[in-house]
Amino acid sequence: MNSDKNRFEEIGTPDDLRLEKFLPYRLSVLSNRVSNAIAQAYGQRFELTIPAWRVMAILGRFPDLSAADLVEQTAMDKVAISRAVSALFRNDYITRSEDPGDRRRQVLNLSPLGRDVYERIVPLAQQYENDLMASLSVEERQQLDSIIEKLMGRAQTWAERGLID
Amino acid sequence: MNSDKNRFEEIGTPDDLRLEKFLPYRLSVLSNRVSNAIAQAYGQRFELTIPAWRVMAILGRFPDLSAADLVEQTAMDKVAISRAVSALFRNDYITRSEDPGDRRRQVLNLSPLGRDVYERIVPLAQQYENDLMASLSVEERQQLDSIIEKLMGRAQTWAERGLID
DNA sequence: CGATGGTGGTTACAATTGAAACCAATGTTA
DNA sequence: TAACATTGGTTTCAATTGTAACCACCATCG
Repeated sequence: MNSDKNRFEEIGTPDDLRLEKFLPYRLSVLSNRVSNAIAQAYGQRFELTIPAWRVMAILGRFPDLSAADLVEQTAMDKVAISRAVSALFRNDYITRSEDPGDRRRQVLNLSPLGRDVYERIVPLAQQYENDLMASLSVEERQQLDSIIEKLMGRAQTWAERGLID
Repeated sequence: MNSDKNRFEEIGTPDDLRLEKFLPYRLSVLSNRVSNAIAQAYGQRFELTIPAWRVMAILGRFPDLSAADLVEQTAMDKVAISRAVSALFRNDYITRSEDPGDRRRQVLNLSPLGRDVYERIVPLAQQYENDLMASLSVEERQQLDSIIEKLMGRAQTWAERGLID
């Protein structure tokens, strides 16, 4: 984009921090790029936000869940789920029915319309993922899988046991 | 946490989408966990948001940049930079001086206080990164590096050339 | 010059998000 | 069964973020 690479003069000490090499930063940029592209695809075609789509993705596989179950499955928080569920309900993508055993709880399911949309989104989602994965070799895909698990585990313990120091 | 793994009954067709295996989802969860932990660490100690910290990280290495230069270096947008810069200026972490050659432009630098904070944050940031990286082998770190580059490239083209289809 | 278009940066406003308070129903204890 | 704590879910309010409009300055071209 710009051939004048030395416009910026670097100073700084040996143990300086190179943002462009800093893993948390890179993860954030990558994740945002990917999510934004996909959010746009879903949003354009089906009036769906990412949280709403996640809820549908879970309900498509696991019927009869409550909002609390969704929280457990998605790593999203209560409020986000509640809002996504309301929006989906407004669009007639899901049904809410009362749990006779516990009148606080509502049992959620895809409606026929919702299932229809679900079945059209799944291939779209897979297409995006395939397109991403196509830039990696088979070994790299496995590597990535296991690396993500490890990093996730480490970051998880940060959240649980408080931060370093 | 919960030994009753079969509370949820999976239905679904062969080519169903498993959210927990879906790369965009996993990236997003991972990135959020990492960022949140770090944001909290910075925020607690130095009243710094992530965007503000990014600006400092760049200015620490490259003095005399303008806001536009920061946009170029950080992949953040104009407005985010503008806000981060204002906040940093309010806290006396950076200085703004007028560019005599172009009176729209302001030349930014860390103040002595800012540099002081910068020098205390860099090790903290590195500590987080090291802690993450410690869960990976040396080969895995290289693999991750190159995988991220590839994925980034792919996602980049989505943004540039419009979406798939 | 004077008009026109581009650039650096900020402001305004709407949409999204998060934290905490909240309500209703259930469970628990005495 | 009265009191209290817990759980499912929603609402409220403030903080964060994104988009577009905007102002001031600079550059170009007639």
